[in-house]
Amino acid sequence: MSAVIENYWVTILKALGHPTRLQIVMELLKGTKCVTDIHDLLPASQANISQHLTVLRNARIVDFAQDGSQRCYYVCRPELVEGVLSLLRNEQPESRGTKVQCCLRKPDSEENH
Amino acid sequence: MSAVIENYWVTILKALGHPTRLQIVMELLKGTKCVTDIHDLLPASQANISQHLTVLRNARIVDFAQDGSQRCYYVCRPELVEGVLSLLRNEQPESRGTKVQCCLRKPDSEENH
DNA sequence: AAATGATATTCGCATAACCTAATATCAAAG
DNA sequence: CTTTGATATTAGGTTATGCGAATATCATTT
Repeated sequence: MSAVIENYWVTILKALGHPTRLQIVMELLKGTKCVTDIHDLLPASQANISQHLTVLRNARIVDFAQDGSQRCYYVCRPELVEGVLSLLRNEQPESRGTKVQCCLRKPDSEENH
Repeated sequence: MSAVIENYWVTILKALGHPTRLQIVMELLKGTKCVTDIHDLLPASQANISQHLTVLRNARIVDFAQDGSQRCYYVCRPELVEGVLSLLRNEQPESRGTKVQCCLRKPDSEENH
């Protein structure tokens, strides 16, 4: 897997890995909104929301359409974002997940470091 | 959506949003590995890999089974991680994503801030 | 051409994340 | 019970991130 592509994945994951940005994206999935709309919905300053939108834009998660003086933001990779969210919805923090038997380390892995 | 759960999602996304940790997880998906195995595969120090494994463990993405003096790490939420990776594989960084028409902001949204 | 509304940018600071070097644990083998 | 191999932890320094305050842009209205 090329490092360029992997870096892009990391950029996406990092962009989604912030409470405010995740909320923005979840709101945008419900429908296109301008910055003021988002500002009305979330407990953050206008400047801060604008900053987070820039991060999301750089990760190519959102894009906007200009409409006079306002910018209508939307999720431009809805399958990706909805997919990730629906996977997350299946996970409970308390659950321990799958238990797995131990690996048997092969004694021939002797590359030195 | 409860803030507790959302914080957990953010923890997961943040944990995956680092190049070394993403690589660790991708290696572990191929099979359970102990720390030395991972160290042999990735260009990072033993201490650093151990630190990243702690982050992944706190996010409940990986767990380990003790086997004598070594710890066999594995992905304990394989459906989640594989799901996310397969969604990411569908995305190219160059693609512009879906274009969307502008929102029409309703003039009645007048809650003050 | 002001004034206004919507949004972006810049600066400065506080905090968090990351990494290396050094050290500590701890189980298995001598 | 000392040594060794495997792993974890701590400390300290560096860089990155997040955020508020102030300011800048830019389109629209007056």
